[in-house]
Amino acid sequence: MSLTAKTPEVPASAKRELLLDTAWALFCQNGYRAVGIDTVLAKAGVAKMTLYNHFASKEDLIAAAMDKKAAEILAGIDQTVAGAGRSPQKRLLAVFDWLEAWLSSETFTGCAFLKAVGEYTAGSDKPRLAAAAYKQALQDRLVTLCTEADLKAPATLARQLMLIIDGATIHADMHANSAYATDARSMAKALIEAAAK
Amino acid sequence: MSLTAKTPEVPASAKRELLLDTAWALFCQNGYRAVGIDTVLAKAGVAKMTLYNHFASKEDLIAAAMDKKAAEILAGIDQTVAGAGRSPQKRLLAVFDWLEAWLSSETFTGCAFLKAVGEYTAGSDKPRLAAAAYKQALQDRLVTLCTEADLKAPATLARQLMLIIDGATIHADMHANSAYATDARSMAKALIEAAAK
DNA sequence: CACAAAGTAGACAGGTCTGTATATTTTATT
DNA sequence: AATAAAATATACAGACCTGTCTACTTTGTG
Repeated sequence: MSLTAKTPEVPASAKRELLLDTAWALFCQNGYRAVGIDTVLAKAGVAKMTLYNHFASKEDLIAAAMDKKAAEILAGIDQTVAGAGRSPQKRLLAVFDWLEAWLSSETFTGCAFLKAVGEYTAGSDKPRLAAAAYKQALQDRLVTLCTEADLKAPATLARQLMLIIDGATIHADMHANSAYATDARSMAKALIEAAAK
Repeated sequence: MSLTAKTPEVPASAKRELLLDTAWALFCQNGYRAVGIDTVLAKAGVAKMTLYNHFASKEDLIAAAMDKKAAEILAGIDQTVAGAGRSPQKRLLAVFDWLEAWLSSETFTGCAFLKAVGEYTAGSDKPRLAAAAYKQALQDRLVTLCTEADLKAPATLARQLMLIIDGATIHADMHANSAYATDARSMAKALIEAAAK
């Protein structure tokens, strides 16, 4: 899967990466359909033909930006987990430290993956597929962490933790309040302790 | 608040209600910006001027549809709770029965309130305000139910249950799988039991 | 330097969107 | 039947959108 590929199929290009990052920031803030191609180009300072030389369509740009950020975010999570010491439970809870840091950050404007689910509904739309792939990759990591922590029903628990993470994310966005991360963390802690064998 | 008003400020009109219901269904399925006014009009079989005689703008139509559905949904939840017997814990869990029924229904296409949060980001946009008001009204009901069940920290628990509900809703939509309602219910049960005094 | 690749500028086609204006017809009430 | 209210049909303005085309310029590399 492209999420874990070490060597990207598409060669890196400065302008290409700039477009992906700029597009991500704008879509993240305002949603996908609300932001036009021209807005992205203006902010990036890139010509329109450069965009269409790198991407076949706006949807392709969106999906590519999502894939790139997914890889970056997952790497960040892995790093947070790796820096959380050796206790399996602490490593699992470190995901919620990462969540709290994100929801509290000044630049937080909601989860662009969740927004993609709301805006693209066909099921075969590339942004929706990219969103589902990212969330699945995160869930897979949680399954691994739950298993390593020797918890009961790791697959079920991982799904439940995903519900908590995304619920907190969308509520933090909706009410412009990062305190939901605390609720999420305490809930996760309770569930994890209850699942200890 | 208009959510609880018995007598609406705006007189009911058959065409007006038809527009609200049609708009809701289309927005719910496809998102707000993806559906044009003309699509709503065609499906409802109503002239454009009729719409603009009843609503000042598309955003006003959206917000009005959200307010109407919010009232209907909350009434449905109240009814489900009322039919759940006298045990306070069972009444609280009845909310998750309602959730499961919704997520499993053939017509489920995600939560239009959550979609509004993704598509309207200004904070002052009417659809976003309508979404926050609905979610808050639901949360208030959970606080009441938690209090009646004599649970610890009812306000915190209510927020946590909201995270679970919306997390399950968005995951059921994203992965086209209603099984997340089961995860939500078992999680809620565990939390409620842990919060019993 | 020479040459190929990458990027730029600007116009443009064809479509979509919201919202308005106008004149006519239907519906309801008295 | 008369009158007022509601709804309709249709055209249209003005803006925005994605994607294409063409000709020109910059950049990097052998």
